[in-house]
Amino acid sequence: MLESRYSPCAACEVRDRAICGALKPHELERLNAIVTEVRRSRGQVLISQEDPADSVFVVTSGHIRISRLLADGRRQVTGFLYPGDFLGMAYGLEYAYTAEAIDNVVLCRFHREKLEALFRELPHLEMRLFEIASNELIAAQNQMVVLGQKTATEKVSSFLLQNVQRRENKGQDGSELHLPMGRVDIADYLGLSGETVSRVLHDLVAKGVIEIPSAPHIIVKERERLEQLAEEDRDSW
Amino acid sequence: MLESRYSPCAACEVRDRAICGALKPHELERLNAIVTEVRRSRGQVLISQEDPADSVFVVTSGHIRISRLLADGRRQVTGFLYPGDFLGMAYGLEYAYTAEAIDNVVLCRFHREKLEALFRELPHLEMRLFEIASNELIAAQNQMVVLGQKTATEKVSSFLLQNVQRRENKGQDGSELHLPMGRVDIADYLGLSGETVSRVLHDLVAKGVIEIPSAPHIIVKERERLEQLAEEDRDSW
DNA sequence: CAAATGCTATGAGGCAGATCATGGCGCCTG
DNA sequence: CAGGCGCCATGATCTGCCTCATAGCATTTG
Repeated sequence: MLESRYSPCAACEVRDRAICGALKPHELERLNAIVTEVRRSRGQVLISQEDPADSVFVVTSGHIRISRLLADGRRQVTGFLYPGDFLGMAYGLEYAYTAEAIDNVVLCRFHREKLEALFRELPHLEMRLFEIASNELIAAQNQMVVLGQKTATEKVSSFLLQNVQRRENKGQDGSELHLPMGRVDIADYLGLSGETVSRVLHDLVAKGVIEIPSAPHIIVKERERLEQLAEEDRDSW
Repeated sequence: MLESRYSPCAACEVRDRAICGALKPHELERLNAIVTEVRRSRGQVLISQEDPADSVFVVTSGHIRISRLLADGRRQVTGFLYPGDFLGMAYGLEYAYTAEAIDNVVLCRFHREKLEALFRELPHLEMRLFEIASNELIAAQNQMVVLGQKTATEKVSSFLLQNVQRRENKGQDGSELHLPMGRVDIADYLGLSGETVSRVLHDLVAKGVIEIPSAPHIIVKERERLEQLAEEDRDSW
Protein backbone atom coordinates (compact mmCIF):
# COMPACT_ATOMS: atom_id res chain seq x y z
CA MET A 1 0.00 0.00 0.00
CA LEU A 2 2.03 2.89 1.34
CA GLU A 3 4.68 3.47 -1.29
CA SER A 4 6.55 6.71 -0.94
CA ARG A 5 9.78 8.27 -2.10
CA TYR A 6 12.46 6.69 0.02
CA SER A 7 14.64 8.63 2.39
CA PRO A 8 18.37 8.49 1.69
CA CYS A 9 20.11 5.11 1.52
CA ALA A 10 23.02 6.71 3.29
CA ALA A 11 21.29 6.32 6.64
CA CYS A 12 20.07 2.78 5.92
CA GLU A 13 20.67 0.33 8.73
CA VAL A 14 20.99 -2.76 6.58
CA ARG A 15 23.11 -1.20 3.87
CA ASP A 16 26.27 -3.15 4.57
CA ARG A 17 24.48 -6.48 4.55
CA ALA A 18 22.48 -5.77 1.40
CA ILE A 19 23.48 -5.27 -2.24
CA CYS A 20 23.85 -1.60 -1.45
CA GLY A 21 27.02 -2.40 0.47
CA ALA A 22 28.79 -2.88 -2.86
CA LEU A 23 28.55 0.82 -3.61
CA LYS A 24 30.58 3.85 -2.62
CA PRO A 25 28.76 6.86 -1.14
CA HIS A 26 28.55 8.83 -4.38
CA GLU A 27 27.30 5.76 -6.27
CA LEU A 28 24.66 5.22 -3.63
CA GLU A 29 22.89 8.32 -4.90
CA ARG A 30 22.31 6.62 -8.24
CA LEU A 31 20.60 3.77 -6.40
CA ASN A 32 18.77 6.15 -4.14
CA ALA A 33 17.26 7.78 -7.22
CA ILE A 34 15.39 4.68 -8.34
CA VAL A 35 14.16 3.29 -5.03
CA THR A 36 10.72 3.44 -3.45
CA GLU A 37 9.67 2.30 -0.01
CA VAL A 38 7.10 -0.47 0.41
CA ARG A 39 5.34 -1.48 3.60
CA ARG A 40 3.23 -4.54 4.28
CA SER A 41 1.65 -5.86 7.42
CA ARG A 42 1.41 -9.37 8.82
CA GLY A 43 -0.07 -11.83 6.34
CA GLN A 44 -0.16 -9.51 3.33
CA VAL A 45 1.11 -10.69 -0.01
CA LEU A 46 4.09 -8.90 -1.52
CA ILE A 47 4.45 -10.73 -4.78
CA SER A 48 2.60 -13.76 -5.97
CA GLN A 49 3.32 -16.64 -8.28
CA GLU A 50 2.65 -15.56 -11.90
CA ASP A 51 2.80 -11.82 -11.34
CA PRO A 52 4.94 -10.13 -13.97
CA ALA A 53 8.42 -9.98 -12.47
CA ASP A 54 9.12 -6.28 -12.76
CA SER A 55 10.55 -5.46 -9.34
CA VAL A 56 13.21 -6.62 -6.94
CA PHE A 57 13.45 -5.74 -3.25
CA VAL A 58 15.71 -5.40 -0.28
CA VAL A 59 14.19 -6.14 3.11
CA THR A 60 14.96 -3.33 5.55
CA SER A 61 12.91 -4.56 8.49
CA GLY A 62 10.53 -7.41 9.33
CA HIS A 63 10.38 -10.94 7.94
CA ILE A 64 9.12 -12.56 4.75
CA ARG A 65 8.08 -16.06 3.78
CA ILE A 66 8.79 -17.35 0.25
CA SER A 67 6.67 -20.27 -0.93
CA ARG A 68 5.41 -22.23 -3.90
CA LEU A 69 2.01 -23.80 -4.12
CA LEU A 70 0.75 -26.98 -5.74
CA ALA A 71 -2.68 -27.04 -7.37
CA ASP A 72 -4.22 -28.97 -4.46
CA GLY A 73 -3.00 -26.53 -1.82
CA ARG A 74 0.17 -28.22 -0.62
CA ARG A 75 2.79 -25.61 0.05
CA GLN A 76 6.57 -25.69 0.07
CA VAL A 77 8.19 -22.80 1.88
CA THR A 78 11.47 -22.27 0.05
CA GLY A 79 12.91 -19.67 2.37
CA PHE A 80 12.54 -16.99 5.00
CA LEU A 81 13.93 -13.50 4.47
CA TYR A 82 15.44 -11.31 7.18
CA PRO A 83 16.47 -7.64 7.16
CA GLY A 84 19.21 -7.09 4.60
CA ASP A 85 18.11 -10.00 2.41
CA PHE A 86 17.43 -9.69 -1.28
CA LEU A 87 14.08 -10.63 -2.78
CA GLY A 88 13.40 -11.30 -6.44
CA MET A 89 16.47 -13.30 -7.39
CA ALA A 90 14.98 -16.19 -9.29
CA TYR A 91 12.75 -14.90 -12.04
CA GLY A 92 11.84 -15.35 -15.64
CA LEU A 93 9.11 -13.13 -17.04
CA GLU A 94 6.94 -14.04 -14.09
CA TYR A 95 7.76 -14.66 -10.45
CA ALA A 96 7.96 -18.36 -9.73
CA TYR A 97 6.95 -18.01 -6.09
CA THR A 98 4.85 -16.13 -3.60
CA ALA A 99 6.25 -13.76 -0.98
CA GLU A 100 4.20 -12.86 2.09
CA ALA A 101 4.85 -10.70 5.13
CA ILE A 102 5.25 -12.73 8.32
CA ASP A 103 5.11 -9.60 10.47
CA ASN A 104 5.18 -5.92 9.61
CA VAL A 105 7.80 -5.37 6.96
CA VAL A 106 9.49 -2.50 5.18
CA LEU A 107 11.31 -2.98 1.88
CA CYS A 108 13.14 -1.01 -0.76
CA ARG A 109 11.67 -1.62 -4.17
CA PHE A 110 13.70 -1.31 -7.37
CA HIS A 111 12.26 -1.38 -10.84
CA ARG A 112 14.01 -4.29 -12.45
CA GLU A 113 14.70 -2.50 -15.72
CA LYS A 114 16.08 0.56 -13.98
CA LEU A 115 18.32 -1.58 -11.81
CA GLU A 116 19.57 -3.50 -14.83
CA ALA A 117 20.26 -0.22 -16.54
CA LEU A 118 22.41 0.74 -13.57
CA PHE A 119 24.44 -2.44 -14.07
CA ARG A 120 26.02 -0.91 -17.14
CA GLU A 121 27.36 1.99 -15.09
CA LEU A 122 28.07 0.06 -11.92
CA PRO A 123 29.29 -3.40 -12.95
CA HIS A 124 30.29 -4.29 -9.40
CA LEU A 125 26.63 -4.05 -8.50
CA GLU A 126 25.86 -6.88 -10.90
CA MET A 127 28.81 -8.86 -9.59
CA ARG A 128 27.42 -8.50 -6.10
CA LEU A 129 24.10 -9.85 -7.28
CA PHE A 130 25.80 -12.76 -9.00
CA GLU A 131 27.58 -13.49 -5.74
CA ILE A 132 24.25 -13.51 -3.91
CA ALA A 133 22.73 -15.83 -6.51
CA SER A 134 25.68 -18.16 -6.06
CA ASN A 135 25.18 -18.25 -2.31
CA GLU A 136 21.48 -18.84 -2.67
CA LEU A 137 22.22 -21.76 -4.95
CA ILE A 138 24.46 -23.33 -2.32
CA ALA A 139 21.78 -22.76 0.30
CA ALA A 140 19.19 -24.33 -1.98
CA GLN A 141 21.34 -27.43 -2.42
CA ASN A 142 21.78 -27.65 1.34
CA GLN A 143 18.03 -27.56 1.71
CA MET A 144 17.68 -30.38 -0.83
CA VAL A 145 19.83 -32.54 1.42
CA VAL A 146 17.63 -31.64 4.38
CA LEU A 147 14.41 -32.33 2.49
CA GLY A 148 15.55 -35.46 0.72
CA GLN A 149 17.65 -37.27 3.29
CA LYS A 150 17.15 -36.10 6.84
CA THR A 151 14.79 -37.41 9.52
CA ALA A 152 12.33 -35.21 11.38
CA THR A 153 14.70 -34.65 14.31
CA GLU A 154 17.59 -33.87 11.97
CA LYS A 155 15.44 -31.48 9.98
CA VAL A 156 14.27 -29.48 12.99
CA SER A 157 17.76 -29.46 14.50
CA SER A 158 19.22 -28.26 11.20
CA PHE A 159 16.65 -25.50 11.07
CA LEU A 160 17.44 -24.31 14.58
CA LEU A 161 21.18 -24.38 13.87
CA GLN A 162 20.64 -22.41 10.70
CA ASN A 163 19.00 -19.70 12.76
CA VAL A 164 21.76 -19.79 15.36
CA GLN A 165 24.34 -19.36 12.62
CA ARG A 166 22.50 -16.50 10.98
CA ARG A 167 22.50 -14.59 14.22
CA GLU A 168 26.15 -15.31 14.84
CA ASN A 169 27.05 -14.12 11.37
CA LYS A 170 25.52 -10.80 12.32
CA GLY A 171 27.57 -10.72 15.50
CA GLN A 172 24.56 -11.39 17.69
CA ASP A 173 24.18 -14.00 20.42
CA GLY A 174 23.10 -17.16 18.62
CA SER A 175 21.74 -18.99 21.65
CA GLU A 176 18.57 -16.91 21.95
CA LEU A 177 16.22 -17.23 19.02
CA HIS A 178 13.02 -15.32 18.33
CA LEU A 179 11.47 -17.16 15.43
CA PRO A 180 9.06 -14.91 13.57
CA MET A 181 7.32 -17.75 11.71
CA GLY A 182 4.77 -20.22 13.07
CA ARG A 183 5.11 -23.97 13.53
CA VAL A 184 3.26 -24.75 10.31
CA ASP A 185 5.56 -22.43 8.35
CA ILE A 186 8.54 -24.32 9.72
CA ALA A 187 6.80 -27.60 8.86
CA ASP A 188 6.20 -26.53 5.25
CA TYR A 189 9.82 -25.41 5.03
CA LEU A 190 11.09 -28.79 6.24
CA GLY A 191 8.60 -31.09 4.52
CA LEU A 192 6.95 -32.13 7.79
CA SER A 193 3.55 -31.71 9.42
CA GLY A 194 2.99 -29.01 12.02
CA GLU A 195 2.34 -31.67 14.62
CA THR A 196 5.69 -33.31 14.01
CA VAL A 197 7.53 -30.01 14.36
CA SER A 198 5.77 -29.45 17.67
CA ARG A 199 6.63 -32.94 18.88
CA VAL A 200 10.29 -32.78 17.88
CA LEU A 201 10.73 -29.38 19.50
CA HIS A 202 9.34 -30.76 22.74
CA ASP A 203 11.53 -33.84 22.48
CA LEU A 204 14.48 -31.47 22.30
CA VAL A 205 13.21 -29.74 25.42
CA ALA A 206 12.87 -33.12 27.16
CA LYS A 207 16.47 -33.91 26.18
CA GLY A 208 17.61 -30.59 27.63
CA VAL A 209 18.97 -29.37 24.30
CA ILE A 210 16.70 -26.33 24.11
CA GLU A 211 14.16 -24.40 26.18
CA ILE A 212 10.93 -22.83 24.93
CA PRO A 213 9.78 -20.03 27.27
CA SER A 214 7.12 -19.07 24.73
CA ALA A 215 6.40 -20.47 21.27
CA PRO A 216 8.52 -18.04 19.24
CA HIS A 217 11.26 -17.76 21.84
CA ILE A 218 13.75 -20.65 21.83
CA ILE A 219 16.92 -20.87 23.89
CA VAL A 220 19.65 -23.20 22.70
CA LYS A 221 21.25 -24.76 25.78
CA GLU A 222 23.50 -27.35 24.13
CA ARG A 223 24.65 -26.32 20.74
CA GLU A 224 26.98 -29.30 20.39
CA ARG A 225 24.16 -31.78 20.91
CA LEU A 226 22.11 -29.87 18.37
CA GLU A 227 24.90 -30.19 15.83
CA GLN A 228 25.10 -33.92 16.40
CA LEU A 229 21.35 -34.26 16.08
CA ALA A 230 21.40 -32.29 12.85
CA GLU A 231 23.91 -34.80 11.38
CA GLU A 232 25.88 -31.97 9.90
CA ASP A 233 28.61 -33.32 7.72
CA ARG A 234 31.61 -31.73 9.33
CA ASP A 235 32.66 -29.81 6.23
CA SER A 236 33.18 -26.31 4.96
CA TRP A 237 30.31 -23.88 4.94
CA MET B 1 43.41 -37.73 -16.90
CA LEU B 2 43.76 -36.82 -20.57
CA GLU B 3 43.87 -33.04 -20.58
CA SER B 4 45.00 -31.55 -23.83
CA ARG B 5 44.78 -28.26 -25.65
CA TYR B 6 41.27 -28.07 -26.97
CA SER B 7 40.42 -27.88 -30.61
CA PRO B 8 38.55 -24.76 -31.73
CA CYS B 9 35.27 -23.86 -30.04
CA ALA B 10 34.03 -22.81 -33.44
CA ALA B 11 33.26 -26.41 -34.34
CA CYS B 12 31.74 -27.23 -30.96
CA GLU B 13 28.42 -29.05 -31.16
CA VAL B 14 27.00 -27.74 -27.91
CA ARG B 15 28.12 -24.17 -28.35
CA ASP B 16 24.67 -22.64 -28.79
CA ARG B 17 23.30 -24.32 -25.69
CA ALA B 18 26.30 -23.49 -23.50
CA ILE B 19 27.67 -20.19 -22.18
CA CYS B 20 29.76 -20.00 -25.32
CA GLY B 21 26.61 -19.19 -27.29
CA ALA B 22 26.72 -15.70 -25.80
CA LEU B 23 29.82 -14.86 -27.83
CA LYS B 24 30.43 -13.71 -31.37
CA PRO B 25 32.93 -15.65 -33.50
CA HIS B 26 35.85 -13.30 -32.88
CA GLU B 27 35.17 -13.28 -29.14
CA LEU B 28 35.09 -17.04 -29.13
CA GLU B 29 38.82 -17.03 -29.76
CA ARG B 30 39.38 -15.36 -26.42
CA LEU B 31 37.50 -18.21 -24.75
CA ASN B 32 39.23 -20.79 -26.89
CA ALA B 33 42.56 -19.52 -25.60
CA ILE B 34 41.87 -20.47 -22.00
CA VAL B 35 40.13 -23.81 -22.41
CA THR B 36 41.44 -27.34 -21.92
CA GLU B 37 39.69 -30.59 -22.66
CA VAL B 38 38.97 -33.06 -19.87
CA ARG B 39 37.81 -36.65 -20.24
CA ARG B 40 36.51 -38.99 -17.60
CA SER B 41 35.06 -42.47 -17.80
CA ARG B 42 32.08 -44.04 -16.08
CA GLY B 43 32.22 -43.71 -12.30
CA GLN B 44 35.22 -41.40 -12.12
CA VAL B 45 35.16 -38.32 -9.94
CA LEU B 46 35.45 -34.93 -11.59
CA ILE B 47 35.36 -32.66 -8.61
CA SER B 48 34.72 -33.55 -5.03
CA GLN B 49 33.27 -31.80 -2.03
CA GLU B 50 35.98 -29.64 -0.39
CA ASP B 51 38.33 -29.46 -3.35
CA PRO B 52 39.52 -25.89 -3.95
CA ALA B 53 37.07 -24.43 -6.45
CA ASP B 54 39.47 -23.28 -9.15
CA SER B 55 37.77 -24.52 -12.30
CA VAL B 56 34.44 -24.42 -14.05
CA PHE B 57 33.32 -26.69 -16.89
CA VAL B 58 31.02 -27.08 -19.84
CA VAL B 59 29.86 -30.60 -20.62
CA THR B 60 30.36 -31.38 -24.30
CA SER B 61 29.34 -35.04 -24.24
CA GLY B 62 28.25 -37.65 -21.72
CA HIS B 63 26.43 -37.24 -18.41
CA ILE B 64 27.34 -36.15 -14.90
CA ARG B 65 25.83 -36.67 -11.48
CA ILE B 66 26.07 -33.89 -8.86
CA SER B 67 25.66 -34.97 -5.24
CA ARG B 68 26.24 -34.05 -1.63
CA LEU B 69 27.06 -36.54 1.09
CA LEU B 70 26.20 -36.73 4.76
CA ALA B 71 28.74 -38.08 7.24
CA ASP B 72 26.93 -41.41 7.54
CA GLY B 73 26.85 -42.05 3.82
CA ARG B 74 23.41 -40.82 2.90
CA ARG B 75 23.55 -39.07 -0.43
CA GLN B 76 21.43 -36.40 -2.04
CA VAL B 77 21.80 -36.13 -5.78
CA THR B 78 21.18 -32.46 -6.53
CA GLY B 79 21.23 -32.72 -10.29
CA PHE B 80 22.20 -34.46 -13.51
CA LEU B 81 24.16 -32.65 -16.21
CA TYR B 82 23.71 -33.17 -19.95
CA PRO B 83 25.77 -31.97 -22.92
CA GLY B 84 25.77 -28.17 -23.02
CA ASP B 85 25.25 -27.82 -19.27
CA PHE B 86 27.45 -25.70 -17.06
CA LEU B 87 29.28 -27.19 -14.07
CA GLY B 88 30.77 -25.22 -11.21
CA MET B 89 28.09 -22.64 -10.63
CA ALA B 90 27.68 -22.74 -6.87
CA TYR B 91 31.02 -22.27 -5.21
CA GLY B 92 32.74 -20.49 -2.42
CA LEU B 93 36.42 -21.17 -1.92
CA GLU B 94 35.67 -24.88 -2.07
CA TYR B 95 33.20 -26.87 -4.09
CA ALA B 96 30.13 -27.70 -2.06
CA TYR B 97 29.37 -30.89 -3.95
CA THR B 98 30.79 -33.89 -5.75
CA ALA B 99 30.56 -34.39 -9.51
CA GLU B 100 30.98 -37.86 -11.00
CA ALA B 101 30.86 -39.23 -14.53
CA ILE B 102 27.79 -41.39 -15.17
CA ASP B 103 29.16 -42.58 -18.49
CA ASN B 104 32.13 -41.48 -20.56
CA VAL B 105 32.23 -37.70 -20.57
CA VAL B 106 34.13 -34.91 -22.27
CA LEU B 107 34.23 -31.41 -20.82
CA CYS B 108 35.76 -28.03 -21.46
CA ARG B 109 37.63 -26.80 -18.42
CA PHE B 110 38.13 -23.11 -17.69
CA HIS B 111 40.37 -21.75 -15.00
CA ARG B 112 38.07 -19.75 -12.84
CA GLU B 113 40.38 -16.77 -12.50
CA LYS B 114 41.04 -16.60 -16.21
CA LEU B 115 37.34 -16.79 -16.97
CA GLU B 116 36.60 -14.05 -14.45
CA ALA B 117 39.30 -11.94 -16.03
CA LEU B 118 37.49 -12.36 -19.34
CA PHE B 119 34.33 -10.98 -17.76
CA ARG B 120 35.89 -7.54 -17.73
CA GLU B 121 36.32 -7.62 -21.49
CA LEU B 122 33.16 -9.55 -22.31
CA PRO B 123 30.50 -8.41 -19.87
CA HIS B 124 27.75 -10.24 -21.74
CA LEU B 125 29.55 -13.47 -20.80
CA GLU B 126 29.01 -12.71 -17.14
CA MET B 127 25.40 -11.74 -17.82
CA ARG B 128 24.89 -15.11 -19.48
CA LEU B 129 26.29 -16.83 -16.40
CA PHE B 130 24.04 -14.78 -14.14
CA GLU B 131 21.12 -15.86 -16.28
CA ILE B 132 22.14 -19.50 -15.89
CA ALA B 133 22.46 -19.09 -12.12
CA SER B 134 18.98 -17.57 -12.05
CA ASN B 135 17.55 -20.53 -13.95
CA GLU B 136 19.31 -23.01 -11.71
CA LEU B 137 17.84 -21.27 -8.70
CA ILE B 138 14.35 -21.68 -10.11
CA ALA B 139 15.07 -25.33 -10.86
CA ALA B 140 16.38 -25.81 -7.32
CA GLN B 141 13.18 -24.36 -5.87
CA ASN B 142 11.13 -26.66 -8.08
CA GLN B 143 13.09 -29.58 -6.73
CA MET B 144 12.37 -28.44 -3.17
CA VAL B 145 8.67 -28.73 -3.91
CA VAL B 146 9.23 -32.22 -5.28
CA LEU B 147 11.32 -33.31 -2.30
CA GLY B 148 9.24 -31.67 0.38
CA GLN B 149 5.67 -32.16 -0.79
CA LYS B 150 5.24 -34.82 -3.43
CA THR B 151 4.41 -38.51 -3.04
CA ALA B 152 6.51 -41.29 -4.56
CA THR B 153 4.34 -41.54 -7.68
CA GLU B 154 4.34 -37.78 -8.12
CA LYS B 155 8.09 -37.64 -7.68
CA VAL B 156 8.85 -40.30 -10.27
CA SER B 157 6.30 -38.84 -12.71
CA SER B 158 7.81 -35.38 -12.25
CA PHE B 159 11.24 -36.79 -12.94
CA LEU B 160 10.12 -38.48 -16.15
CA LEU B 161 8.35 -35.34 -17.33
CA GLN B 162 11.42 -33.28 -16.62
CA ASN B 163 13.35 -35.53 -18.97
CA VAL B 164 10.64 -35.37 -21.61
CA GLN B 165 10.74 -31.59 -21.44
CA ARG B 166 14.49 -31.41 -21.66
CA ARG B 167 14.46 -33.42 -24.86
CA GLU B 168 11.65 -31.33 -26.31
CA ASN B 169 13.53 -28.13 -25.53
CA LYS B 170 16.32 -29.47 -27.70
CA GLY B 171 13.87 -30.18 -30.48
CA GLN B 172 14.07 -33.92 -29.97
CA ASP B 173 11.22 -36.39 -29.58
CA GLY B 174 10.35 -36.35 -25.89
CA SER B 175 8.46 -39.63 -25.79
CA GLU B 176 11.54 -41.84 -26.01
CA LEU B 177 13.89 -41.53 -23.06
CA HIS B 178 17.30 -43.10 -22.57
CA LEU B 179 18.12 -42.45 -18.95
CA PRO B 180 21.86 -42.59 -18.38
CA MET B 181 21.60 -42.90 -14.59
CA GLY B 182 20.62 -45.96 -12.54
CA ARG B 183 17.57 -46.50 -10.37
CA VAL B 184 19.43 -45.71 -7.16
CA ASP B 185 20.68 -42.42 -8.63
CA ILE B 186 17.09 -41.49 -9.42
CA ALA B 187 16.09 -42.55 -5.91
CA ASP B 188 18.75 -40.35 -4.30
CA TYR B 189 17.67 -37.48 -6.51
CA LEU B 190 14.03 -37.84 -5.45
CA GLY B 191 14.50 -38.70 -1.78
CA LEU B 192 13.22 -42.27 -2.22
CA SER B 193 14.68 -45.77 -1.97
CA GLY B 194 15.78 -47.62 -5.08
CA GLU B 195 13.09 -50.22 -4.47
CA THR B 196 10.34 -47.61 -4.45
CA VAL B 197 11.55 -46.09 -7.73
CA SER B 198 11.46 -49.57 -9.26
CA ARG B 199 7.98 -50.26 -7.95
CA VAL B 200 6.52 -46.93 -9.07
CA LEU B 201 7.99 -47.30 -12.55
CA HIS B 202 6.37 -50.70 -12.88
CA ASP B 203 3.08 -49.34 -11.56
CA LEU B 204 3.24 -46.81 -14.37
CA VAL B 205 3.81 -49.65 -16.83
CA ALA B 206 0.82 -51.52 -15.37
CA LYS B 207 -1.28 -48.37 -15.82
CA GLY B 208 -0.17 -48.13 -19.43
CA VAL B 209 1.42 -44.72 -18.95
CA ILE B 210 4.92 -45.83 -19.93
CA GLU B 211 6.77 -48.82 -21.35
CA ILE B 212 10.20 -50.08 -20.31
CA PRO B 213 11.80 -52.16 -23.08
CA SER B 214 15.04 -52.18 -21.11
CA ALA B 215 15.98 -50.49 -17.83
CA PRO B 216 17.44 -47.26 -19.25
CA HIS B 217 14.99 -47.07 -22.15
CA ILE B 218 11.59 -45.64 -21.25
CA ILE B 219 8.79 -44.84 -23.67
CA VAL B 220 6.15 -42.35 -22.57
CA LYS B 221 2.82 -43.54 -23.97
CA GLU B 222 0.47 -41.11 -22.23
CA ARG B 223 2.07 -37.82 -21.48
CA GLU B 224 -1.19 -36.27 -20.24
CA ARG B 225 -1.66 -38.95 -17.60
CA LEU B 226 1.94 -38.45 -16.56
CA GLU B 227 1.31 -34.74 -16.09
CA GLN B 228 -1.72 -35.44 -13.94
CA LEU B 229 0.22 -37.94 -11.88
CA ALA B 230 3.02 -35.43 -11.39
CA GLU B 231 0.52 -32.92 -9.92
CA GLU B 232 2.11 -30.13 -11.88
CA ASP B 233 0.63 -26.84 -10.85
CA ARG B 234 -0.69 -25.58 -14.13
CA ASP B 235 1.47 -22.47 -14.14
CA SER B 236 4.25 -20.85 -16.04
CA TRP B 237 7.51 -22.66 -16.56
C1' DC C 1 -15.78 -9.95 29.90
C1' DA C 2 -17.69 -13.45 27.00
C1' DA C 3 -17.15 -15.42 22.76
C1' DA C 4 -14.55 -16.11 18.84
C1' DT C 5 -10.31 -17.03 16.55
C1' DG C 6 -5.63 -18.53 15.80
C1' DC C 7 -1.73 -21.03 17.19
C1' DT C 8 0.27 -24.78 19.75
C1' DA C 9 0.30 -29.19 22.03
C1' DT C 10 -0.53 -34.05 22.45
C1' DG C 11 -2.66 -38.67 22.09
C1' DA C 12 -4.47 -42.69 19.04
C1' DG C 13 -4.38 -45.06 14.96
C1' DG C 14 -3.17 -45.83 10.08
C1' DC C 15 -0.38 -45.95 6.00
C1' DA C 16 3.27 -44.75 2.58
C1' DG C 17 7.48 -45.87 1.89
C1' DA C 18 11.84 -47.88 4.12
C1' DT C 19 14.21 -51.96 5.08
C1' DC C 20 15.35 -56.67 4.61
C1' DA C 21 15.69 -60.61 1.78
C1' DT C 22 15.74 -63.24 -2.42
C1' DG C 23 16.15 -64.11 -7.15
C1' DG C 24 16.81 -63.04 -12.16
C1' DC C 25 19.26 -61.18 -15.97
C1' DG C 26 22.99 -59.13 -18.66
C1' DC C 27 27.85 -58.43 -18.97
C1' DC C 28 32.50 -58.85 -18.01
C1' DT C 29 36.62 -61.68 -17.22
C1' DG C 30 39.55 -65.46 -17.04
C1' DC D 1 31.41 -71.02 -20.83
C1' DA D 2 31.56 -70.88 -15.91
C1' DG D 3 31.74 -67.94 -12.34
C1' DG D 4 31.30 -63.44 -10.46
C1' DC D 5 29.45 -58.95 -10.23
C1' DG D 6 26.39 -55.07 -10.91
C1' DC D 7 21.87 -53.65 -11.59
C1' DC D 8 17.05 -54.36 -11.36
C1' DA D 9 12.73 -56.43 -9.72
C1' DT D 10 9.58 -57.92 -6.26
C1' DG D 11 7.66 -59.94 -1.99
C1' DA D 12 7.28 -59.58 3.35
C1' DT D 13 7.68 -56.94 7.21
C1' DC D 14 8.43 -52.93 9.86
C1' DT D 15 8.31 -48.04 11.25
C1' DG D 16 8.47 -42.95 11.11
C1' DC D 17 5.66 -39.70 10.21
C1' DC D 18 0.98 -38.27 8.79
C1' DT D 19 -3.79 -37.74 9.83
C1' DC D 20 -7.50 -37.13 12.74
C1' DA D 21 -9.28 -35.56 16.95
C1' DT D 22 -9.35 -32.93 21.15
C1' DA D 23 -7.94 -29.51 24.16
C1' DG D 24 -5.27 -25.53 26.22
C1' DC D 25 -3.95 -20.86 25.97
C1' DA D 26 -3.29 -16.19 24.20
C1' DT D 27 -5.12 -12.55 21.64
C1' DT D 28 -8.73 -10.18 19.49
C1' DT D 29 -13.37 -8.33 19.06
C1' DG D 30 -17.81 -6.70 19.92
